[in-house]
Amino acid sequence: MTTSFNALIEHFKNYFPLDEKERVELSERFNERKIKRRGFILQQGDVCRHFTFVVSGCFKMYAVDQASKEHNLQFAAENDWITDLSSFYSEKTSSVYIEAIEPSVILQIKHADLLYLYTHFHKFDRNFRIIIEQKYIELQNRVLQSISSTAEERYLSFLEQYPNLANRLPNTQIASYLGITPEFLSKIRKALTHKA
Amino acid sequence: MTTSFNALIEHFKNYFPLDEKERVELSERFNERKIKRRGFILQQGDVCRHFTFVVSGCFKMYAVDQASKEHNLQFAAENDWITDLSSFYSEKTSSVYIEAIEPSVILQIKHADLLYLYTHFHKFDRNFRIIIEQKYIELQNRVLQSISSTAEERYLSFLEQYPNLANRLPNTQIASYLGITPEFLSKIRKALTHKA
DNA sequence: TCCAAGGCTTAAACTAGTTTAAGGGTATTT
DNA sequence: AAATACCCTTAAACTAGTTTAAGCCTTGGA
Repeated sequence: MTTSFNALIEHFKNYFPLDEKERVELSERFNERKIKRRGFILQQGDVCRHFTFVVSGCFKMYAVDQASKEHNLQFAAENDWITDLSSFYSEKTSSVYIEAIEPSVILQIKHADLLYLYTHFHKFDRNFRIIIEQKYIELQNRVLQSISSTAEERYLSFLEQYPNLANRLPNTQIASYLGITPEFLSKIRKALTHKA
Repeated sequence: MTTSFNALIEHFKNYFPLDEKERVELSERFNERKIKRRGFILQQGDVCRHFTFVVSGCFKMYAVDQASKEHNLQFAAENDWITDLSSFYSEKTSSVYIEAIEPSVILQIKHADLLYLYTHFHKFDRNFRIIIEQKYIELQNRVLQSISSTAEERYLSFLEQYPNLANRLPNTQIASYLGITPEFLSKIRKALTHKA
């Protein structure tokens, strides 16, 4: 049992912790991979074959528009999950990229293996239900912000919610996540230092 | 067994259909209610006690900001689910309202009863996992649009995705959902008729 | 039946956020 | 060690979206 698997097993202690049998089944079905900075675990046009747990490092998921601009949908750092759910379950081609921002270590499970865990162990269905529910709540807060707050308010609440990420990410990536240009983020930051 | 329950049981046929025992347990734990136009099933400051299935009619979920403006987070019409997940599971007070836009019929289950179904029947954990996953995918598409598309593009894709709702809702409600003012939506609509 | 409350539009003045362009700084790569 | 790519900022001109105000038309309640 590697330290990577320990991180995953610890992670499940936040939900319904796994028993011995479940831990064994889990470790037989998740595979460890190391990903370089700028390495992709999913590219637009490919089917998303894996559900990914981030052990260390950091990823971004983004879509590219007609004008070749990247738009960051989400980040995932240590102890977070990342996958294109839509492509993963439908097995249709994905419209997004998932790329490492830092050298990273991940644990991945294939579609068929996850279905095996769901079918044979009630607890995996339950734990993943709860994981997705929490991500749904985060996403809903983000939608609320995007329809009701200014860019400055959104930036401040990003800093508050992800202080850890804010240090590690270049501002261009944060701007893309907030839905504004890097130039405008620069203006906002300047205005904030003058306020403080 | 009322026609309302039939609608719910039919709904589950889209996922893993229920067997006889599960149908009985379900019908013992969901309660039917009729809600008038402008009736609330959740108000800001209350704890969201129910998970709600809409049999007929239509609801909006919205937050109210400091300036007393309403911002629509989502709509739910026939055969859709609506609840403030965050408040429902945490049992903390909610920051949103859920209000009927039309006279409606709903089926509701309490927190403890849903936990009972989750615990005793693997299939409910699974079905609700899938339901939430689908809603997560929808929400993610909405986030992508909000960070990458103009208001006109968002309006057009709302019309495409919810042609049914677009007819039933006043434009003020759609504007609030899109995160723009009714005046600007009016401009967009005018520009579109001139294009067509 | 009347009237109050929404709902839709128009228009003028305004503000938030983008675009284009340029310059300087700091990491990665070679 | 040099070269290149990326990152951050500034500024001027522009465009998308808001605000305020007014007018008209429907709808539902008393």
